[in-house]
Amino acid sequence: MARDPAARPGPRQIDFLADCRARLGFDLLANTWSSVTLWALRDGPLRHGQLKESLGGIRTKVLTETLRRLEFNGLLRREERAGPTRVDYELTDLGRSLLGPIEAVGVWSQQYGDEVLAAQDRAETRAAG
Amino acid sequence: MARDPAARPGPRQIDFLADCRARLGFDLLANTWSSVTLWALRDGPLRHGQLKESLGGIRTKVLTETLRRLEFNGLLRREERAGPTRVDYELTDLGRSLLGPIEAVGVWSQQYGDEVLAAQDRAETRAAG
DNA sequence: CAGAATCCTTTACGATACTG
DNA sequence: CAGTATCGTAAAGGATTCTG
Repeated sequence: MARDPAARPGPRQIDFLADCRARLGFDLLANTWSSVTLWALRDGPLRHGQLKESLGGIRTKVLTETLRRLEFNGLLRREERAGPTRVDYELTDLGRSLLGPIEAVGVWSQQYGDEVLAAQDRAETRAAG
Repeated sequence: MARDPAARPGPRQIDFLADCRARLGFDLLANTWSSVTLWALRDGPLRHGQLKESLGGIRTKVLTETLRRLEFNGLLRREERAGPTRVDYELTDLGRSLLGPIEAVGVWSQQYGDEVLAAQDRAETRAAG
């Protein structure tokens, strides 16, 4: 989504529904690995292999796709350093500016994650019982 | 993702990579309509038709799926009110607690959305030219 | 090491038609 | 009004193999 050039111009506060621009960030993060990948790079550049290790179960192909997409959107930079087969990925300023919102979701998850799981259990019990 | 019962127990600060629980929120929001749907309900209950109108191009089926998923995860509540074929959807406390992080992403989008679009243009120009 | 290539499965999303 | 049913497409993700 997030396409509507003729969106209403006057946002009083934040109106996601009148200003599709406000949905752009969600589109950027609306897949399994984007947020975590950005987060993994918060302390500095990492290489493909290091990222793969940090991110757990991610597959080579999926990691490459994720990195390409994040690069396309200006959130990180791919840099071939000296030495053979040595490639670093690092956040751009734009990517770094997203760490705050990402952290907000992460903090929420840690605070309320148990409640979500409990709700899921309740829903499943209700459906099964 | 976000499944790993044997995750390391000692999170110093916020370590998404050592604590998969912290990724739960991203999983909840990792689709096109979840965030916007929750946001649309911030001012109070809405009915199916009202939501559909608010959310723009969403299809009946997709809206129903989105609502079911959000309900399953305890973020909103489906309530059949008095009167025939009258159903309200309203945020739970848990769902309401997610409005903050959602807003953080929305604010970021409004601040930096243009930069993302510019980066996309640059990437496309570089690829085409 | 950093990936590209290939194949497969699942899921999301969209479009249309129909119903209690 | 609030869906359900069905069909189709596309994208995401996973698994495996191969390469400069």
